[in-house]
Parts: sequence; C-alpha cells; structure tokens
Amino acid sequence: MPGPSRSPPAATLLPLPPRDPAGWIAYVDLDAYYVSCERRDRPELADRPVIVGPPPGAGPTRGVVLSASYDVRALGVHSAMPVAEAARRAPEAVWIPPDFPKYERVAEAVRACLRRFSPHVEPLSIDEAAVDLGAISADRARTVAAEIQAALRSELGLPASIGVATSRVVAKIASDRAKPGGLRVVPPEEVAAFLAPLPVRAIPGVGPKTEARLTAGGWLTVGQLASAPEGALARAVGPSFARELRALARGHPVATPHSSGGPSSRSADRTFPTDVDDPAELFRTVDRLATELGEALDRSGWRYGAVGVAFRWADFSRASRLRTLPAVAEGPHALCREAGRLARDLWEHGRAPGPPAVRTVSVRVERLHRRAQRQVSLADFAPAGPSVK
DNA sequence: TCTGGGGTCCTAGGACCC
DNA sequence: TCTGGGGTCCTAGGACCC
Repeated sequence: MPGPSRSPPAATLLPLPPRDPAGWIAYVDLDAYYVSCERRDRPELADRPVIVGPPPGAGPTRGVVLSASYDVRALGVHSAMPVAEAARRAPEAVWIPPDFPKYERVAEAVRACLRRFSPHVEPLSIDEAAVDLGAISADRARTVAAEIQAALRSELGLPASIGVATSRVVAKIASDRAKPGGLRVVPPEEVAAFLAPLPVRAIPGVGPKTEARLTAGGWLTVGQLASAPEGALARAVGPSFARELRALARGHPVATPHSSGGPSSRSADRTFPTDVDDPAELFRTVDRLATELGEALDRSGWRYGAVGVAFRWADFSRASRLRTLPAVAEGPHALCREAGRLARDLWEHGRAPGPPAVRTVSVRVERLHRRAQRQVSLADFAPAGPSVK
C-alpha cells in the first residue's frame, strides 16, 4: 500500500498564491486531420462528406476508418470503425485511401509554423502538439492562441482546436471541448469548476475499462473524484492514477514530464486478409516484416537491444514474446533471426485453446539507441576501380 | 458491424543480488 | 537453519491514445 499522499500537505487545499503571469500551454489539435489534408489539396471535396480509409468494395478488407469529416461523424461514423459499418452509415461519403507520407510532410510544416510562436513545441502525435507560451498574461495567451489558429488556417489550410491552460492535461481537455475549430482558455483559478461537470471519460487515460470501474464506485463526473476517498479510489484504479485523478479534480493537476526525445520502440504489423493457419506462411511474414523493419532502422540510424513478436489470434486475443539481446544489434539480420525464433516459440507454446489461426502478426524492437555515427564498412575503403585481386 | 497500424505507460510476478 | 527487506532487471499482459 502507498504511504500518505506525497502531494504537499494542506497547501493543496488552500487557494493558490497569486501566480501571475503564469506559464501557459496552448494545446493544438488539428481537426479531422487526414480529411483536412485531403481537402486542402482537393477543394472540390470541401463540401462533400469525406472518409479517409481503405475504400469498401475494393475486395475483402479488414480495414477501419482513419478519419471522417464532421458531417460524416454526425452520422455516427468515427475513427477505428470497420469500413463496412461506416459505408452503411454514410453511403454518400467519398472514400480516400490514406497517404501517410503526405500527412507527415504537412505535419512538419505545422510544427515549423508553431515554432514561430514559441521555441518550445512538443509534438505529441501527428496531429497534436503542446506549445509552451511562457509566462504571459491570460489575455496575451488567448491572443497568441488565436494567432496560431489563424496562421494554421490561412497558411496551411488546416482547421485546429486549441485549449489554453497552465497545465498540459487541462489544455488538452480544453481543446477537446473546443472541437471543432474552437478556442478555450481555462485560467488556473477556474480549473476545478471547468472540470467538475465533465464525465470522467473526458480525462486522458480514462478509457472504457477505467470508466466502468469508476462508474461502479459511483464516480461519474470529474467533480465527484475530488472528494473520493483515497483508499477506495486507489483500489479502483491503482494508487498512482488515483492520486493523479484526485489532484486534477481539485484543480491541481500533476505536471506531465516532457518526453525525452527519441522513440523507445518501433514495430511493424500485418493483418492478413483471412486468418492464417499455415505456420510456413506465418514465419515468412515475420521474416519479411523483420527485414523491412531492420532495414528502416538501419537507414534512420537506430540500433536495438530487444526484439519482440506478437500474434493476434483469430479470437482477437493477443500473445507476445520479448527477448533482450546479449548485446545491442543493428540491421535486419539479427532481427530476422531472433524474430523467427520467437515466432516459432509463440506458435508452439503461446496459443489460445482451439485450432490455431493468426489474424495479425507484429515484429517490434525496444531499447533503441542512436547510432553515434554510420557503421564503417569495408566498402568505405574500396577503391573506385576493381577491388582486391 | 466485426474490429489497422502504429505507439506509450503501468502492473505484477519471478530471478537475482546484497 | 530460517527469515528478512530492498533494489533492479526482465517478461507478459492490459489499458489507452491517435
């Protein structure tokens, strides 16, 4: 059991001392991002319902919706919905296959735009970023956020929602409430009142399972979490999350650490059009994914210290194996060898009951290290002409 | 209706060491 | 001979996010 709360005693229950000007965060969330990227390149789509995702009817697909325009969302279509269901709900929609390289290029332009307003821009996904505006007045923070919104719209053709607060999590929640296209400022003294009526699901990190546990405890709104007994809340969601939830509900969110730079894992997945029960085909796919991932890591200068393989079985359950390597490795060969071993082990010993069939296979690497410099190879010393005789 | 392809973080148990 | 507690590392799985 955890000891007494680590948060400062008593002081958290008193009004905050005057803290002006505060350090403000503008949380920028691009609206229906993939759809917006396509619309800005194809103005004729501006008034059409648009879904980005693998078009239905183009053969058997197990795809899902990646992004839907807001008029399509009004019909109940949302991200991650199976395409067949989305097509049934929105028969008039224009389907556009995703173009991820384009979305990456546009996202880089967005980050460059944001950096004109602050040197401290932290991208949190392809379509979200936290911009640290520094210690300025609330009025000035609102003005700068509006300027960011206008610049994204006029220069890049991208609508964005922005939440402004003195903590990242509150700014994110505010941006969610401002969608689409809105701007919401929540000063520190208004945080508790702003959050109180919201459903617990509005808190990032509270998904369906956690929501169900909180509901079972009688906590439906963020405000109700403020007075939740610490022990009971800890039993429901664990001591660590319980402390965070109570602090947030009381208007004193815990600071989110800045991400420390590079990624900590990389992976490559493939979902088969139909479930695979032939181990040879399975192992071939593992080998191909490992080769592609290993080559991609090599090109971008990453070495890896652990290799993992995961299967999603036909019943949608998952099993995984991970092995730490005796030494950091690079390139596709070690990855293929280790992934192959793990895949065979999973196939032999990791199966759910029933006839084995795999829906999705994934290969991953962890413990990434930046290669300090390119590996020197013999080819670097080869003369231009014929080499060794 | 039948569920992608990326990722991150947390928990819990076991091994191992002091 | 039995009994500790703490710390770290590793693995598997779960929950969540976009």
